[in-house]
Amino acid sequence: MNPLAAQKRRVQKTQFFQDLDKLDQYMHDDSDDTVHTSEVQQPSFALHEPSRPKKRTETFNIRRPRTAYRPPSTETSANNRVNERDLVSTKGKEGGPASSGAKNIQRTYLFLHPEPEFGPLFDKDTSYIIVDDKLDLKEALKDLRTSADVSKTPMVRMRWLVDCFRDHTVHDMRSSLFRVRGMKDPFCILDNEDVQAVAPAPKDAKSAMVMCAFNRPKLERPMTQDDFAQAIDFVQKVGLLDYQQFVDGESASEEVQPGRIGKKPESAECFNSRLQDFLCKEKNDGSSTNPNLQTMYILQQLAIYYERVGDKWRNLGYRKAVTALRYQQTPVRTKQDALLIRGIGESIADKIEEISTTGHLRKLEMAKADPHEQCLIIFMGIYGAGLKQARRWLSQGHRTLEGLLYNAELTPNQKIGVEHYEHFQARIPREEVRRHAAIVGEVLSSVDPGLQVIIGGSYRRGKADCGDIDLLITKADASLDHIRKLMTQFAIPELKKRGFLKAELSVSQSHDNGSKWHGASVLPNSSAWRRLDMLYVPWDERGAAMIYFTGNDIFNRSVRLLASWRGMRLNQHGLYENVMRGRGRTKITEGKVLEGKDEKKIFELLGVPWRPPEHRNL
DNA sequence: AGGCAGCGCAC
DNA sequence: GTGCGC
DNA sequence: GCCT
Repeated sequence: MNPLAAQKRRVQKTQFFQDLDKLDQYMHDDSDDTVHTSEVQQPSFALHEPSRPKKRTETFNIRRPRTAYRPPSTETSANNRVNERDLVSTKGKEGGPASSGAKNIQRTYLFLHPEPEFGPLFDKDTSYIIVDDKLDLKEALKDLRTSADVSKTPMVRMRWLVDCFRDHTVHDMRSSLFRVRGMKDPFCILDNEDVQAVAPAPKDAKSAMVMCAFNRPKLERPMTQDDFAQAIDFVQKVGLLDYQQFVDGESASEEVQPGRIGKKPESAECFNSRLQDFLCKEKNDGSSTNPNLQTMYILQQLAIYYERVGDKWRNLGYRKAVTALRYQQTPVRTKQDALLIRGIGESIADKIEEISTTGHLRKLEMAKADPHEQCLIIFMGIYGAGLKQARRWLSQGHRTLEGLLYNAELTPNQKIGVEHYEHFQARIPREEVRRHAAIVGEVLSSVDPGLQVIIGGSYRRGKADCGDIDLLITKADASLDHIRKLMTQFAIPELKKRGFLKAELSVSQSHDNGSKWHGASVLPNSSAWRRLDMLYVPWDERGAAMIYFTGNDIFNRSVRLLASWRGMRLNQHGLYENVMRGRGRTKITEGKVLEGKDEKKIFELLGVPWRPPEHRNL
């Protein structure tokens, strides 16, 4: 069998649709978008790399529409089912923040955020001024630094754009929800303490649609990265977040406060009433809005539920279903309708019907109310415990972490996981990550000045806080053996001696070809144990390892997927071509290494425009 | 019925 | 080989 | 969960 064809087929099955969409849009940005251009309601991004990538505040264009729902290269369209692409491309209503119905309308968004490194550029082509939630009008105007008349350009909160993208509709920018602090409507300019309207709202702001009745979480942190990447990041994240967390006022990846073990989330009743609120605010004027929001919402809850209980495949299935629904332009109410959509099968079709007839899903409500569920979540948060172990403990009657500690059989790692549960759950401030790395770096250079420490993970992606500390250890022209030897024989013992490394959770033995150290570290005069991962990387693989260790997850999967479209294979060791697999998926040949050293070159060979780490928060 | 990435480590 | 983490 |  032609390996390329086999690869391709595999790719089709993989179909991490939403991931692909995102990546595809990044990667094919400069491609001709006429073929798949259609009046897609989904306002898709056509995001241009800023010409000066280091600039934080940047205008960029959002034009629409351009959505190939799946990358054209994977299309065989051998099925005769109506799939989401067909539905999407049939016809569309106007929609999207840049909406005016015409194709390829260009809108320029000027983003203002709290830490502008360069003055934002306002000019006559600026269509909207998007203001970070943390800024008020005064501050925004200060940042604008222009003497031009901005009164005719609407100014709205970031949230407006986010909601528009999320809901595929043009929200009324005059809504108080989207109002910049200190403004009365998008066209108001501060006049001393007074506020006065200067211009009428433009036409495309008129389709009023106020659907968000609850508080959005704040941005996870101030916008310290390029706004362009930040906007995408945020928009996409919002699309995936659990609404419940909005309601609770928590952001998903925000710090988990210690001492909340066993505390239940808000009750289902409250959640439902909020949902009602949410839906009722929808204006019933037939204007464009996603007709399946409620269904999507509930299915999304289920996806998150399955993620929590560790059923990754069901999680995947539900996520795919939600994505598929997002592209529907009409309400999907019956099982038959639902079954026509690719990505939705028997089970989900049943649920869709139940949701649209009863308005809720019994399964979900039961799951939410189940105290076992709460325990399960806690237990699975223990390092070294997964779904199986959590269930086992549960069935043995354990209900609390203390109970586990005293009564359950724990592996050494699990014991550490329980004892340091709260610390391991806590987010680690960026600065602390740096300090951990500095200590490692100091010791390593005393062992061998050639050793290098590179901080990876979310730190390298510019996040304000991290879940753990990822360090990549390498040395110029060194082999893995050499580096491992230096580490296991000298560096690790020294770090332990200093009291920095507190525990070893998963450590490669010096004799084999292992390449990692997982454990816990603690700063001097601190009691907070942190999860520290070190990856030993031979010099020639540092590029691939950097990609792997920088992530994020979605980015990695997407890049790997792209590699397989191109008949290549990417892993932490390098980019390979001509990989052949025999029966049982055993590798016949590793394939030829195309590149491993140079991160940029790997991107290049894949035909992917280089993206700095901060732009990989998909 | 098997894939949905693939690998290294603990047990 | 299974479970887990990345 | 869904797809082949």
